[in-house]
Amino acid sequence: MEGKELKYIKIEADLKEMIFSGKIRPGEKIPSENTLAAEYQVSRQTVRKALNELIHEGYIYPEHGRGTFCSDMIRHKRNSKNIGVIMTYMSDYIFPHVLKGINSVLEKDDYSIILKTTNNSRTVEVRCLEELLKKDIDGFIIEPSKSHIYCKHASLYKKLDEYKIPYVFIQGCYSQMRDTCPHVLMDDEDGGYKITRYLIDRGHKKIAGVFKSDDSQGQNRHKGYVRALNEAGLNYDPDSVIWYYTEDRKIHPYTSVKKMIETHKKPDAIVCYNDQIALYVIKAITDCGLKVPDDISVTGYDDFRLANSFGLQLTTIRHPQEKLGELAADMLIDMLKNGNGERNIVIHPEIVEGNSVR
Amino acid sequence: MEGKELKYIKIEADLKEMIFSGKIRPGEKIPSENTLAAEYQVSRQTVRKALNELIHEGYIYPEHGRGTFCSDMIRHKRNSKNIGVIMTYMSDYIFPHVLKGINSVLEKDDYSIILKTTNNSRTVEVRCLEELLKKDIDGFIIEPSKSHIYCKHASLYKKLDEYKIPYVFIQGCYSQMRDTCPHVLMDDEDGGYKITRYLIDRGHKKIAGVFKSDDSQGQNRHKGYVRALNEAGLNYDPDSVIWYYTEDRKIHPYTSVKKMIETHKKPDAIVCYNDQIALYVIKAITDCGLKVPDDISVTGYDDFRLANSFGLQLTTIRHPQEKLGELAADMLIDMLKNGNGERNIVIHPEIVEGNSVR
DNA sequence: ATAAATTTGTGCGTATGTATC
DNA sequence: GGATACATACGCACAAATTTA
Repeated sequence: MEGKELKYIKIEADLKEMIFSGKIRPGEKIPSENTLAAEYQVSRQTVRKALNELIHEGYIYPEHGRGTFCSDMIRHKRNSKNIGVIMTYMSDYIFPHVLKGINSVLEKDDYSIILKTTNNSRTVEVRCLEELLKKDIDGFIIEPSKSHIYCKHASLYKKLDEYKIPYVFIQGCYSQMRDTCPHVLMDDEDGGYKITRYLIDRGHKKIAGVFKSDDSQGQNRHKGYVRALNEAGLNYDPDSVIWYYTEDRKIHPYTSVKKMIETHKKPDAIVCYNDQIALYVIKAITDCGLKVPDDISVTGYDDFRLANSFGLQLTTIRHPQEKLGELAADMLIDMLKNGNGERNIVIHPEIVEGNSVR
Repeated sequence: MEGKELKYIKIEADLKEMIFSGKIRPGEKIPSENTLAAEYQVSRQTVRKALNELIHEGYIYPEHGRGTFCSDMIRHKRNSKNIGVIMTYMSDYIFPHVLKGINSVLEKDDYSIILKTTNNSRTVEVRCLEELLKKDIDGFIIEPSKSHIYCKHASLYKKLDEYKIPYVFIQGCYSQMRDTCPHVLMDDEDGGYKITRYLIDRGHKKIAGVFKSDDSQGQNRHKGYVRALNEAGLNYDPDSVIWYYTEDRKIHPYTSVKKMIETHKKPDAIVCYNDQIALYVIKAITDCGLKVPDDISVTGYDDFRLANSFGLQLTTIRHPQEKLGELAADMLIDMLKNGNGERNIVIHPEIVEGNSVR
């Protein structure tokens, strides 16, 4: 029976219909309580009952003294207070610090992190996304895996766009999405350039490099390294660059540097992909009976400060670490509150001077 | 002013408290709207407003004509494939490795981690638990905060028992629950004993100690240290033990060790709470112009291997780290599959010999 | 089996407070 | 200051479901 329809249910359904059909658009003000009460010939309490349901379901939100507004995200599950965080690693190096930064911002707004790691594997990234899409999640922070390769699973990100679930890339970004997707990252090419330039300015001529080959950061830092050499008129010798993979990192750089030194191709300086690798390189140099920086200068990247306690302080590039995580989380929360939109932060690298350069 | 407190908020909070404290148990009927209205001297509408919030949050559910009842969450929240992990820290020291171990096991069964950290604060632990109890979570792995103090929020854990949500303690365990709650931890007293004994066996007489005062691990390692000294007939001098708190850890141990050395109370050896603190201690010794182990032996705990690259290798106690996380996750998955039951793992500490002991 | 009592659900009207414009 | 809009709170009436006498 039509006459049996409850009044507040009718109002609720009508408003829902208007929101879905687009008659009321995200951010737009819906009619005031009194207006609706007059329109429907009901009491204001009845209108409030209807609005209350919609508020709890996340379709609209009230602002004291201003009015009631249509939510940005047309989704049921808006107050899950869960944020999906997908990172490459969990326990290594700077990653826990980035995560800590993310968490410190999110927890202030009562968000919880659902954490996934990919071990820098594309396949795992896809699986993580698919798994998390089934869950009740308000937004994502994603550190892309193997970000130097074209992203073949862009359809999953399109799905996020469709659901209006905001996401932020951190550390790296698939090149094809760099223009459209919000991201927080460093200008790695500039970093590679600056640190190489720093060595050149201090009179180093034979500058070797150790770079990671399977992420965009490694590619970009190498690019900057080459640009600095070319600009200074120094010869770029591919043989004095050591490339390594994620899986190699504990052995390959160490043995390659040793070999490089032992075969009388001793460089003046070695630019390292990051501080972690710089430690292996320093160990290789030391094990060859040479000293840093007296015989060979070494630079790092990320300012991880592993070596602080032991006298030798790496000259490196500052990595904001926690701050980077905080920025990404701030950006995501802003998107959750104020809707999607073009946003990105590129952090310009600065050199941190230590005593590992002659 | 008391009068400023909103009435429905007060009612809501009171009911929530009763639910969490266990005064109202799952399935039980809460007082009727009219009863509450009379009790609180408010209108029935006001009571309804309060109940409505709790209904939306899932704590209670109304049944027409019968009453309003406390939810038993087990019915609503199941098979979410989410595991809540509450740890003290996120980015420091061995914690990321433990977390990695947990994740590696859970992800095989398609579980996701919802991560929370407490910074070793009891208040935060309570907040985390309350927040997570609202969510859709199948089980918990918890590293208790300030586990040396009696747990005053045991009611929350009882809540978990009632809902039949399994949980496993890791690293530490509140002493009052040690007999009943599944846990995975080390025998810290034995570890403290063994490492002190190791020093005694190598002829050290004046053995100082640096211990953390605000967790059960510190208390237990200290107990073992005292037992080893007593057993060997060595004098236990409280002045040669430095206690520090979580918040102190970066300054206090360093300055105290320096002071100890400078005031002619130089010990033969220093037993440290963990490897992290051992590094500060070594720095203090070095800064006093002394050498490790020639002048003073130093031992760590946890086998964090921070110092590996630099020649000095700490003599320490092996900490399974990733393995510990894996064991806890395995135990939890077993409980999810086969029901709760008495389970616990105590890991017996082994010494890892380095070159930091003379 | 029925009526009465209890309890939640829906709805109206009014008043006062407080934030925004 | 005044108008508008949401927030809290009270009182009342009746409907619908359930329990109890």
